[in-house]
Amino acid sequence: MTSIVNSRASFHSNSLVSISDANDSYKPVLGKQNYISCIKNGETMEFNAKKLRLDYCIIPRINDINGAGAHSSTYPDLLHLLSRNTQSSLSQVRQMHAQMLRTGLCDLPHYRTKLFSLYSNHHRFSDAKNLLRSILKPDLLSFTALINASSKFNDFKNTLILFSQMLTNGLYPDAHVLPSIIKACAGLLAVKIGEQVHGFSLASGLSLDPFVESSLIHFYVKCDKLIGAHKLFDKMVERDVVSWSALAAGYARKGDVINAKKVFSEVKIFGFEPNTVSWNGMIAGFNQSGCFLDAVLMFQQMHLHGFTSDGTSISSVLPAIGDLGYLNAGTQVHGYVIKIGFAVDKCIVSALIDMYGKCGCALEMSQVFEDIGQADVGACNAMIAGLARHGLVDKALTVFKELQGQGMELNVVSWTSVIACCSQHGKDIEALNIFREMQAAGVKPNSVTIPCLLPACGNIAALMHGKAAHCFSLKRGISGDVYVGSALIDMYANCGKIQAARCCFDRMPARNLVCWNTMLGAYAMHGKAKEAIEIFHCMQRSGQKPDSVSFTSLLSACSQSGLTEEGHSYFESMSKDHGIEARVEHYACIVTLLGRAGKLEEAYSMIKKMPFEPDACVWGALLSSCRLHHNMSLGEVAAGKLFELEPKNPGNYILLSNIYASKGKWKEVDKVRDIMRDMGLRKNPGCSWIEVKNKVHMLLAGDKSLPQMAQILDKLNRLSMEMKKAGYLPNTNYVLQDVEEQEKEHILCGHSEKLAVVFGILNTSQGSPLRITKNLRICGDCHAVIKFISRFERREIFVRDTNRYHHFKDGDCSCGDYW
DNA sequence: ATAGGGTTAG
Repeated sequence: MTSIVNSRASFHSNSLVSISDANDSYKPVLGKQNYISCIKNGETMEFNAKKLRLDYCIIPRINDINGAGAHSSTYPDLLHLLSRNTQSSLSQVRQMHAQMLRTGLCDLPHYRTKLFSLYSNHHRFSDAKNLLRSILKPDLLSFTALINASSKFNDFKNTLILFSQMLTNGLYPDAHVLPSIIKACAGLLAVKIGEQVHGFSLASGLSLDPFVESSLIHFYVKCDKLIGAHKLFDKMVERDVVSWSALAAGYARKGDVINAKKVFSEVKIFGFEPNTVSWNGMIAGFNQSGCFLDAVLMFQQMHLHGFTSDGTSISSVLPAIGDLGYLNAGTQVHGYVIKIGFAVDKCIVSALIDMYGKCGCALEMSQVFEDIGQADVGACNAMIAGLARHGLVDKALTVFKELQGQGMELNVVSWTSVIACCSQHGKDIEALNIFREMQAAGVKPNSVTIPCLLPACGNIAALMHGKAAHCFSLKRGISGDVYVGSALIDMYANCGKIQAARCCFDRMPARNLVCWNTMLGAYAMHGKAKEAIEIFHCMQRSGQKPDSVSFTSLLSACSQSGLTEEGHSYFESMSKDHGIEARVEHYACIVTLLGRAGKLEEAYSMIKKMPFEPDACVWGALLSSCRLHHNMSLGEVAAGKLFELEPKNPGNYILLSNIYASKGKWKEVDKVRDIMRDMGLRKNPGCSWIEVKNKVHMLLAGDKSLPQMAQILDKLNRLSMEMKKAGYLPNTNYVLQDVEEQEKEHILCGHSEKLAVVFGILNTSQGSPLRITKNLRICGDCHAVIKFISRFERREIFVRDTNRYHHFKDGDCSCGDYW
């Protein structure tokens, strides 16, 4: 951020004043030239507004314009008239400028300042800047006019550049220009510059100005430093409606509804009346912090108090309405928007599209989008997100392509939306490709882009891509963000790099519940119960209360590792000590926990004792356990329930058939297969991904189109001969098709996870680990084969299936043969 | 002259 005040002139970094505890300990003193000092705890700190030369280019003076020649004394009046009349055209301003140059009025700061304001009001910053360059010794008034104007038009970068030029000219800000500079720092979240400016205001005594104080409060609120804002507020001698409103909005932004409302109502006690801007600040703050209902209620109350909502209130309340799904309210606001003619406001249109999208109204959403005709980036972005929400991925991509095609300004939200759209709808490789395109287009990913992209890397275990995204976040300084951090933990865990996941976790400067839960989930996925339990206790020691998600991960980790006793006691303590009522997913974990330990009857009675209807996950947990322990009678009960709950899930039929096969009940196996055939169910095609040399390869079961297929099968045959020598028998129970044994063996050979392992062995250097992801649960035969391969080929092999991670090493698997 | 309020991505 410091680069915004460019290196040519800036507050000297050595004199950076830390403000965090400065409010009462700084006292300004007179400093030597160009230095302003302040005293902190008896120590003098110097503040250096460093001077650097600015090369001036002086524009030629216009000597005459078409013989226009009013007497010079009439210009001040004319100028006054022009600046009062907002309708004055740009050409009138230019003529005035020319005449002023001719008559020398341009040299008088007071008149010149008017000219700056006139140009700025016409958004002609380049003209204003040329005017600035033409002045030999620009004065504070000229800079003030320009800085205030660029700040007013939210051109904050320009504001700070001008500020730096002002310092270069040896000019110090006064109370009239500081608020605009501070506003720019707030808008750009330029924390360090803002704090230095605060230091300057303290040192110079300008911090006592109510305008400066209010803008500083807003600055700290915007930069998420509410405590600093409050300290300032407390020290204020005279508070007004602006300072109260800024603080109230600050609490609203933090989601502190109680304090926000308290401060907001205190305004009245102290004799002030909240105005439209005060109300808008509350609505926007509540919307930003996710207090959607409070935002909507504020909007309603605003009207009850006799205020009329303007464009700002509407574009702040619409997203809140959308999140609540209040279609009725949304439609009313839409009607109001049309009635008062706000349907041309770009922000409002985007907000309307967003609202309809969130309320599930794809048609209305598209209607608003089409009605604009010339859609801007915001509207397109809202549309992409809305289409993605409705699963209309292709349409979303079309809108994005149109946006690109029209040469509209290619922004980070659009790219992020479309990346999110892909990674959320199983188009992981597309997400990675679009991310690459985005970089090629010169758009820099931010702290939202990375968490949208990382799941795509994790889904297909594209470790190199994930690492590249990690590097990006380090370079962009966003790796400390809780969303980025959690997404990194998840990505590394999904790619099998549990230590790297832990490393990211340990390095986080701050953690919220999601970070802890992600780490817990990562250990659970890897079946590392000991570590999960450690994190669980660590979390509580750090003051973070676990929620029901934390317990799901903890219980799942215990069940994966066979920690039956521990899991059971955590389950009991959940409601007893933590006041969290067990949900269906917790029961599923307990059923798995008991089932794995062979306590199938106990698991079944647990299901019967559940305070609500067991769902497919619970019965699925029982059925899996029955398969593990070859329990046919309970397996049939569980399968029967599952066939009712999800008749079209082929996985359940396959599990039951596995149980029959293990007992040699071939007739029953046939029966299950016939049911599947009659229902038109087919086993989902198996699919595995492996990253080799930075490219992700997808392998389908029985894929004959693979160029290396002959080699792969050859290698697989040779491995299988070695395995048979070592006593391995292919487990054809896993083949459901009604074919000869020989053919069954052949089908097993075609399983995608085996293909991926062998593909990896053929294409990577000896001894390097292999990371594979599968779209189904790993097949039992493949599990046995990969265990063997890990020993025979001396490779660590990581296979993530839909259930968990399998880490094969030296002939064993981390799951202990339970999955 | 100057301060407080807006959409779209997780």
